[in-house]
Amino acid sequence: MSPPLFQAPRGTADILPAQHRYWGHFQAMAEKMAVRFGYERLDTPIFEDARLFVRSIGEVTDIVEKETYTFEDRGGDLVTLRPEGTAPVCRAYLQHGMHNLPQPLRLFYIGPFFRYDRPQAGRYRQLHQFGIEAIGEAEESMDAEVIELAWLLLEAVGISEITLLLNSIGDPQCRPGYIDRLRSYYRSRSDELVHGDCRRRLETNPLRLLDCKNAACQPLIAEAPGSVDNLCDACNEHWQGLLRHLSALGLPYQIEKRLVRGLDYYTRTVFEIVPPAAGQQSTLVAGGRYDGLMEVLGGSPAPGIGFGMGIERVLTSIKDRQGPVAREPRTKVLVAHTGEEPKAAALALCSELRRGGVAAVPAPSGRSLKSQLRYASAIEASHAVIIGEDELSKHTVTLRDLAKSEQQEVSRNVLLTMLGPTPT
RNA sequence: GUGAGCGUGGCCUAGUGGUUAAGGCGCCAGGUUGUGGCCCUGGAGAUCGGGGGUUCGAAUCCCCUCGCUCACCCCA
Repeated sequence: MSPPLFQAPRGTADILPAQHRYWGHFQAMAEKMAVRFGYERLDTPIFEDARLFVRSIGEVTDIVEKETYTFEDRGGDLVTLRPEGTAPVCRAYLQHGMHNLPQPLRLFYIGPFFRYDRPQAGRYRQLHQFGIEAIGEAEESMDAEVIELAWLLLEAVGISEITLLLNSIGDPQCRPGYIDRLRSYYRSRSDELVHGDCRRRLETNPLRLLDCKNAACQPLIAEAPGSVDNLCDACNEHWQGLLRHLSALGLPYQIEKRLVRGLDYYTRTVFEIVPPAAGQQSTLVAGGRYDGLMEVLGGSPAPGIGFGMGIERVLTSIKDRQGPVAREPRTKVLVAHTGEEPKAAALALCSELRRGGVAAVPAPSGRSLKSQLRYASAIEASHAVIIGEDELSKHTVTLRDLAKSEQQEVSRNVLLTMLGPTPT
């Protein structure tokens, strides 16, 4: 390969046929679980008006400035490849007047998202998420439902020993006070605050102080005030109610004060689900309540809660834990042929089988029958059909069951009924 | 944006200065006349990411560059 070959752009990956065993399995399970909980699918465009994310995420953050794919299109409009699912769903909710639909509205989506990050384990520039949004219900029972859906889906695809991390970051009523308390706590111990990043965070994004990985910061974090201990009455009621609901559902949780969201429209419940062997970027599910978002987007207020589930990370977890998902055995026919006329007949037969609903592939041309049957094994065909001059003149074919190593000569017109799915 | 590690045929790997870069997997073919999966034999396929340098001589040493990976930053 002397001239450099093209390769997939940094941070993207081809999903090869072998991978789709897992993908197909996950997507089917996700959709099934969503439907079971009464959610309906909503797909939004891959790109949006850049201002949607500027508005929802904020202009000053690294996120919008450096970590999105944002560009001017040929007509001069500034567009952004969607980095997350919640804002687009809310945009669609407002655009289509979905507040006129029966509330609460339960929606799910599945598809690609884009983040201009340096790739590392569990972090890609094109990633895929399954997510749900429940809009129009402020009660904590909805928080519990959303969490339960995520939990049951992960269990259903075979990921066990997961941990639910839970926190409440309050609302515009109580959060400012909490942040003040956190700040003054850190200022009171500023001599211990030796970590440069954290000195900066104290000014720019104090909640993130709690999430620092630097060893020097851990003693400070351990004694820092937690937001759940500084909630206003309404938020505390919501919080306590949520804990009761989770217990009633049998969902174990771990209260984690490090769990925060930096943006103002997030309210109250914040949660993540993490796998047992936690690497740095291993969070499988991240979600939370966003009662302030609709207003930020210029609509009338509507409460909402949802989560995004990282499909690549989930699939990594599945593969770490177990072998390949077994493929359903199904009929797949390789049609072998010897000679020119038999080949034409083989092609015709393939067409006939396909139209009858049976997967059929003609053998590669110009190969010995031995080689053709080797090919049949290699592509995991369940049957081989052999057409030669003999069969041609007799209007028959040889049907070989490759698993059983048995074959018989049958008339062409019964072939489809022998192979096809049993009529119900 | 910062830092570290790595880069040999499609995949995995051996080879750390000296004749035509070795092996496994995979791929293709053959093992007698129309028959698979195992096995055997053979074949195709890399100039060792790219460029420059050191040397009589480099995949093996040095520099630059590109790429990959991991971590930091950020985490919607």
